[in-house]
Amino acid sequence: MPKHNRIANVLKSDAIGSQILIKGWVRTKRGNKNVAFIAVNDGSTIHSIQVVADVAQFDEETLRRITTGACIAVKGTLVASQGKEQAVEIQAQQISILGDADAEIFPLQKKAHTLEFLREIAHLRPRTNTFGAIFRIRHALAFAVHKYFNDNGFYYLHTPIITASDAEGAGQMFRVTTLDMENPPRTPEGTIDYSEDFFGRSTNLTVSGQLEGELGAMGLGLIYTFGPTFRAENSNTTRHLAEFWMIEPEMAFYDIHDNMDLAEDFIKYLIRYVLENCADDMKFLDERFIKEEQAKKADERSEMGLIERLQFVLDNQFERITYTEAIDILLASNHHKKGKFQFPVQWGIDLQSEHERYLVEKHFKKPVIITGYPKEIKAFYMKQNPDGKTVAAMDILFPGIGEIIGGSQREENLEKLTQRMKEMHVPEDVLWWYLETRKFGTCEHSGFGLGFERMMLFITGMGNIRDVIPFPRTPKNAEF
RNA sequence: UCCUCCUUAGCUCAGUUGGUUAGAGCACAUGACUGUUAAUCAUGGGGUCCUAGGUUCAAGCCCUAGAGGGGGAGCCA
Repeated sequence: MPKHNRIANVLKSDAIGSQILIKGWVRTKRGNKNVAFIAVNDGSTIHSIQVVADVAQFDEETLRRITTGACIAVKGTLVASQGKEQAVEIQAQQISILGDADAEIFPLQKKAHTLEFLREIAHLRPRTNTFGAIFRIRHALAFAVHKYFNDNGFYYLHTPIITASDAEGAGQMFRVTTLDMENPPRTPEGTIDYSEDFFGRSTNLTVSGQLEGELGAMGLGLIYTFGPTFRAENSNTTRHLAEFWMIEPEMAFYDIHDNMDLAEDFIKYLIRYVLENCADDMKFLDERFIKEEQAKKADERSEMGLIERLQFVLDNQFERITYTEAIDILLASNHHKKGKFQFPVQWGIDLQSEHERYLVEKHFKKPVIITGYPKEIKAFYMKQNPDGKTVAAMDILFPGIGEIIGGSQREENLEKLTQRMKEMHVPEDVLWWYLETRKFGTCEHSGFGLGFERMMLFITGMGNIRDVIPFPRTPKNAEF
């Protein structure tokens, strides 16, 4: 292990007078002809440490090369700060330049940049306060996901990234092939002959690990997946990525109510974990959030601060209603009576963003779980309710984000499942292995999918999903 | 994919009715300043006005097409 000190530890230290060595990137330098103050950050914390250099003790050339963005190593003594903004600082004895950053061309300046600009220089984003905080929180959140499931007896199941089943209908897929695109082999009918492809068949990047997850649950009992997922939809929104991370637990012997209980407990655990373990970064984002909100018009402004809103979610039960009740609430609303919904409300429609927003943000003002959707608008594998019209689906809707979780109890009855597949034109032959779980030792089971980046949006208060993943993949954008 | 807005200095933006030499703040450079807090003060350099056509005596400004970006919608997580 290297011998230098991480700044997070140095700032917590009370070992005044001790010798330390830090390495990091310069945020700002200021001062006068006698003394220079250098703020250095090494990514271990949102806080930079102040390095104090007596100008007379250092050669001019070294001090000149200490510019915003430069990487330096500092040897010095930890001292109590004379300034008010920090408890301790480093009185420098030796400074070496590890890497220059020409101030004329280094894009990051000691001033605020727009998120749009930083997206164009995503390779340098991790050096900013905001993205440092976001990526540290992203780590903590991912760790919390594993900890929660591990502590609750779930097994982490690695489902494949490359799949042959394009049957689920979760979205457009990215094709995976090693065929010569210029001159692919052809069948006698003239179509591309995928039997000559690497896997001897057509393959794609996964759109969901759920079906394979069910296979795991039907033997291990409780499993979860957590990995990248790919959708080739031409979606250009603040909530969609072509490559995103999804968490999909699958539980044998869980019905739809157990499923909801788990989802709510899980989400609250994640929020609590980040609030407890990322206090500094959350405080920074909370202040940032408040500034952003003040720039908005009064009627679009959030009523709560970021941390306040997270605490509110922790302190309140998610509202649980059926699809039918949701439609009744919408039909009874003044919003509907005044004709303010762009999409008309009636039983059977898929709820539009405006409807979900009304329920979550205007009516209940807290997270809402909707169950019992019409079977026509949901996937083939969802358990059919006795009414013959609805399925045991559940969507969890969050303010500002919309659907954060989609899940269901799965149809465990082979006949009902294959019947539904026929109706929805899902090919049974390619999913033969999935059907065998119902053929041999079938049982009640449930699961859901949580969009990791959507959870990140809610926790960080960021407005654009491209800003909560280090290297966003969106239509026409894969630069970094 | 659809709707809508935007593109002028490194960044964030002004730019009047189409008029002659293109503006600010910040950043950067130089200087001043005895401990600063994205320091402060002074001075200075810095422009393919997104691209290609068009209208006009004259285009940053008007028209057409394209590219890139933001926001909203759809699809969804």
